[in-house]
Amino acid sequence: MSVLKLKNSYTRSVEIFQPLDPSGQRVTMYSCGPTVYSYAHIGNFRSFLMSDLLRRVLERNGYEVKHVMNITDVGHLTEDDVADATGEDKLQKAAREMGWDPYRLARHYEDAFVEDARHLRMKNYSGGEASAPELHPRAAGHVPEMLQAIQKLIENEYAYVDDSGQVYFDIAKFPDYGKLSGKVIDELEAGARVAVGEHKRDPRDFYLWKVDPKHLMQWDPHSEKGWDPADYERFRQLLPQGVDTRIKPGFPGWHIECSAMSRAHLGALIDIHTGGEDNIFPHHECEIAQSYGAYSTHVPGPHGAPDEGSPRNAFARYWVHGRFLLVNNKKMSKRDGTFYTVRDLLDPRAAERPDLADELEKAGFKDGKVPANVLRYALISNQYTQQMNFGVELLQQARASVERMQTRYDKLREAVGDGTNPDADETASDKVLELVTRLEEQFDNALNENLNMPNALAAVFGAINELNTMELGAAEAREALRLMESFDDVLDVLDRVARSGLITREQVQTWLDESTLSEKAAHLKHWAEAPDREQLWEMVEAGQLPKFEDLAPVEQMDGDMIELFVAIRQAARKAKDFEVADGIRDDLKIRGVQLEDTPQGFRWVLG
RNA sequence: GGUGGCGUAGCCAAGUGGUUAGGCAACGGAUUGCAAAUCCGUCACAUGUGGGUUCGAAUCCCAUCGCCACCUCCA
Repeated sequence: MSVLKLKNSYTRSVEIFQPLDPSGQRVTMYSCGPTVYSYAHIGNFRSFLMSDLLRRVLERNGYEVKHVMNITDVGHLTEDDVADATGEDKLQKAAREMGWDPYRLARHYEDAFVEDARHLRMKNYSGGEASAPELHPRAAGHVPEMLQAIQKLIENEYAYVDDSGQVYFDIAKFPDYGKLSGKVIDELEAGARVAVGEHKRDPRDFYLWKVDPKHLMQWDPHSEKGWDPADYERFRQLLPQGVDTRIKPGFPGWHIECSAMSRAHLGALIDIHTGGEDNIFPHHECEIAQSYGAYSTHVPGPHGAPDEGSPRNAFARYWVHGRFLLVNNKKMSKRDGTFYTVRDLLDPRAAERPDLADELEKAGFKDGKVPANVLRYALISNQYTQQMNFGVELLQQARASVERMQTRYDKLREAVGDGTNPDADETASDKVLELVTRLEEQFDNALNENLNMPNALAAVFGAINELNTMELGAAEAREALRLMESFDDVLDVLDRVARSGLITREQVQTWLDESTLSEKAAHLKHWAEAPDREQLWEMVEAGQLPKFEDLAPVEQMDGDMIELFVAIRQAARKAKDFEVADGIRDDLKIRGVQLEDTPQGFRWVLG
């Protein structure tokens, strides 16, 4: 297997990935998660899914990955898009507008985020990891760690306290500030904002601790006031001597949370830090400055080369940033109606977006809903280093691609059978074994080449194309199925439960011979109501068959029910009553069962 | 204005000096009672535009147009 390479934003080049862990086994990864003041949009999730993809690819390379993604629930100000954060806390603003308590608001949107993340099959939020709190830490629950970092920064003289009891990072002490983003913010330009940060030594200095009496989330660094009791207890343990007495009650700045939480859960020096491209400046730039100032973390040079004494890439060794998702080639905008949350797409009518639902329905999405696996596929289908232009057409293409994979997968599953087929234990032909090896390697090589998903998908569809032209025995199907599942370990878009089956022509013939179904086909146009399968059978026997439109009580089609209708339909076909036969097929489709006639028999697929 | 990135067939998107990845859509054919699925073929001698280097350029150089993002400015 090839070696994994990643584009490191810090060096602006594609580098061979090598973990810090001396045994080469463990990898630590931190991803900037959502600020929970509204429902996450698909642009957020493109970035989150990029980290999910990276994590899966790391695991595929044999690494044991500890992946932390935080929840920002305090301190992210509305004007954090400039380095010297000003403005109102985004959470507090949303809470004020909704008339909610900010803590309640944060929890509401966090729950919604986790729900979305599960729908989109993010590994960090499913299975056992969902219940591991250290993997999804909340900022408001880490104020002790943040104050500890702030205190360190003051002691190390990387930060100072102003007259009002606020704490700033002293940018003059960190000459590498700007190296990640490549920004050279000269004082003259930044000087325009000096009036705002009146107590700053340098206009580029940014808040570590902010004092604002109007803010609803407040912590007193010198008493238990404002604290959750358990957090306060931990605060006392972490800082038995307390913090600088000049610091006044307030709340933490946004940037410090990631430095503090990643250190708390992953250590002071981590392998990979991910985020959206908008995080590069100022957020990640500030994190580097803080982490270095507080913990003096030098990153060994690329690939273990000796550090030249400069902090260089302090804090994280590889910086991986996903580029933006655009709509109509522009950033999403509520004003232009190009803003989509995940839930808008998964269920537009529930999200009160009827126009969107209509548009999607017109594009062939049932009930106007985009299936979550289709959305996942769409959001991961191009390379993260490229901007993605999102739209309904992309979703349609994603759906077609997922269906092509799913169809092949279902058929392979059928061919393998339920495990009782002794042929499945035989060794597959060299031709199939060669195919599986070759395409899995092509897939892995593509992903290892800086997560080149288009090339990885070329391997997937190449495999499907080749398999489609082959007649596979059970053992060969087993190998091919394994290949598809291997692809899907990364993609995670398939429905892996059995959802299709084949009823052979012989079986149907037997039923028709043993009963009088073929005679009864003549009565098909006179069906009456039939609430369940037993009654259906009775009616078939009695020659009183139900009309499909009256079958509303039969909501869940089970295997027996499908067999019955297949038999009835085959009787109709034999009687050349195609109107009835096609009617049965159409009605089954409405009920979520697709019927296909094949040379082997009658194939059904639950949709 | 500064910085970075991008323009590849109807659409999405690989490829970064030398046998046109892949997907989607459309169309034709095979198969089918009709479908579905699948196969074969077409659209496809595509690379924003104009120059240059080269035996050879999507790939390198220069110019130019357009788009995007970040910073700045303005609201």
